Amino acid sequence: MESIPTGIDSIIYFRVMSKPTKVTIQDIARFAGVGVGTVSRVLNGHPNVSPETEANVRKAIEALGYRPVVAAQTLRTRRSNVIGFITDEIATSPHAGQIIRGAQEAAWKGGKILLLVNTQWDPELEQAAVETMIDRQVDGLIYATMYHRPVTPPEIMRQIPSVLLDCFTEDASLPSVVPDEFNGGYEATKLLIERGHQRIGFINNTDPIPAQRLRMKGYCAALESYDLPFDEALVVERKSEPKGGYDGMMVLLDLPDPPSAVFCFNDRMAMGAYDAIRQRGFRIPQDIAVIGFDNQELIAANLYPGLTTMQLPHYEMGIWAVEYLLSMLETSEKDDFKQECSPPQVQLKCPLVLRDSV
Amino acid sequence: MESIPTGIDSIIYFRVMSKPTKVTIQDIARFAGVGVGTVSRVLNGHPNVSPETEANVRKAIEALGYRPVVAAQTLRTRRSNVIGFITDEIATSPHAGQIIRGAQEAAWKGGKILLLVNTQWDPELEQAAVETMIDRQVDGLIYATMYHRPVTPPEIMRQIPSVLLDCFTEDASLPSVVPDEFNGGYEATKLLIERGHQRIGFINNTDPIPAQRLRMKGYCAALESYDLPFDEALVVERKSEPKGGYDGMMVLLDLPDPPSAVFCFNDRMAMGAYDAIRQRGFRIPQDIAVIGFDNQELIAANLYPGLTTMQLPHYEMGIWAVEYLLSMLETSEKDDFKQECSPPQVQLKCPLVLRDSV
DNA sequence: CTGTTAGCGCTTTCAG
DNA sequence: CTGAAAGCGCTAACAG
Repeated sequence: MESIPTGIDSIIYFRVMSKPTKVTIQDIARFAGVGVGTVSRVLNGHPNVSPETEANVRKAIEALGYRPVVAAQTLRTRRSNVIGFITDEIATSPHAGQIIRGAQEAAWKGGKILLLVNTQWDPELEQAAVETMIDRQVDGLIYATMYHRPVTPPEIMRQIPSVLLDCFTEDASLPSVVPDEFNGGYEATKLLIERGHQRIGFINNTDPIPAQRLRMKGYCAALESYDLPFDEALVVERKSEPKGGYDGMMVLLDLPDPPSAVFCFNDRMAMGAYDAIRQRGFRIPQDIAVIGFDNQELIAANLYPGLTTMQLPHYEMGIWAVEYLLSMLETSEKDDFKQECSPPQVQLKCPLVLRDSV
Repeated sequence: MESIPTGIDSIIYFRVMSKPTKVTIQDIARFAGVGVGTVSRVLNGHPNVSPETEANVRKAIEALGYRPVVAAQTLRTRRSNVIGFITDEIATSPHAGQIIRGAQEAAWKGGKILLLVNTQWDPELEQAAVETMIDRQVDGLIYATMYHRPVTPPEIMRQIPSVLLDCFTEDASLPSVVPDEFNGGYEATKLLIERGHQRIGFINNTDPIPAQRLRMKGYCAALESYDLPFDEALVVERKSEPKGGYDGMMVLLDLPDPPSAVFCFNDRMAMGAYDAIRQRGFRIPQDIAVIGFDNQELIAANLYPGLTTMQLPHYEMGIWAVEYLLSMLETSEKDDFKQECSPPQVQLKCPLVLRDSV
């Protein structure tokens, strides 16, 4: 019986579905018997409202189902509560999701929302994206890259509070957050040393990017901390892909005195190293220990044995970038947006992910 | 010499850096000696403007560096040129990037921009996200999931044009776009058959999701098309991970009459199947051919030999969803947003990616 | 073809 | 503590 629509049901249905005419601040002012100013005040949590007036207003808001029109607020206050998020490339790396998730969560917590543009390495699009966002009066901008590198973002970005994510300008003129590659290289090597290895190979990348240089430095620093000699024969550079890892490992294995452990620039190279080690009939980790970098779950967790690796702090960088931006916004409320001291250049630690390859 | 700042340079520098006072439509009207209405008309490409007036106005716009205040436009027109993009989960899958890239590119082409919220499976957040977006007067909504599945999105979504991406409602009441799993299963199996295989194994997933059921149907349909018998011993179900693929493959290999080719539910399972095949001393593809699904580059391209697989059309679905939304918006300009016929439930083909495992 | 005018819904003085 | 009034910048009638 209850599924047969009655006339009343139909009417209700109709009312629910018909486009609700927008209820404004005026409506609730009238309903509550106060002025619009007062309504605005309770909406914005201003102090000077008597408790009972406030209660009345809130009741009216509830009763009429009031929802603010954000465009009107933005027009009036020049603040949109939107953060512009610009990425150079979003598709190829699974890390993009972590960065965005971190940024989005922090933004939501701060009452902001992300406006996203992916520029696919196109400088013109990048410029246009920033302009569009400024036109929309975003409160601030995040400029994110998919791997750690120096950048020269559009000058126009400097007009509003901005932070760089996973990248930096050479002159450190914009706040930035990147992974601590040096420490990552150091910790990776240190783990190997502490597990008793004395001869440790390093299969590095050939691309002249910060990660390449800094992880190498970390490797060297760790050796030095433990008074282990640096042997340049133990360091090989190859393309950062499985094939490179394979080739590099083969070279190390062919050494008169091969290493008992190897630090690979990233998990993909480690994947190739696995193949080389197996092919030569060695076992991981008993004969050769392997540590990677990046913690690409798809690879690291699925390799056998599971790959021990250093994790890039993408999620954390996303959070940091937004939170720092939020803090800039707060201070600029009063000080009319000016950079007091030099912008922070933050490095976030890469946590160790222990699996079974060391 | 040229690096020593002169007085003039300083002044220019100062003028460039000082916050430019906003130039409005009024300013350019005055500058061009016309009324604001006229300026608005040329801005919006209205027909009734004489060429020379238009030229003057454009000159003024150029000269004063006019940029519209989007909030004012939105307030007036009730259209924000923003598309709300809601995802259930953005971080775990590399596919997310492709979906977003497709959506974002299509949106940009249509003069729209994406407002992103990732809800991490939280229904409350989901509801709040939709409300926020409606408050911001988004033109429409995309609701995207990271794997193909049925959903029950917040009712409130129906108030504005919305499309489902990689998901659908059971009652087909919202437009949706998903991968054509059936065809994918069919084509995968067909490839194996055409390469001369008669006994073809299928290592399926155990999760009762559309992909599981439909790829199976495709597998059966292909066998039938080629008059090959269906042997239920050749179909095994396991968890959709490398271990599951490994176990499933072992079962098939232990059959009295094992298959000469195997279709794996996804690339991760294929990865496990590779191990099993190798462990038994068989070669891929000479002894056993393998085809996967998903085309997870990180796995498929890096396995040896490269894994032939069916690609999920994430990028294309992103584009389709936005383009369809855009077309809805156009028609609703006139017809005051109502669904004339039943909303389309589109399936996009999964292209074959040939590598070396078949 | 074009200028003028009236708001869109909200915040914020400014007087009480 | 509260109401009234003045716009934020833009678009869309409405008269010319």
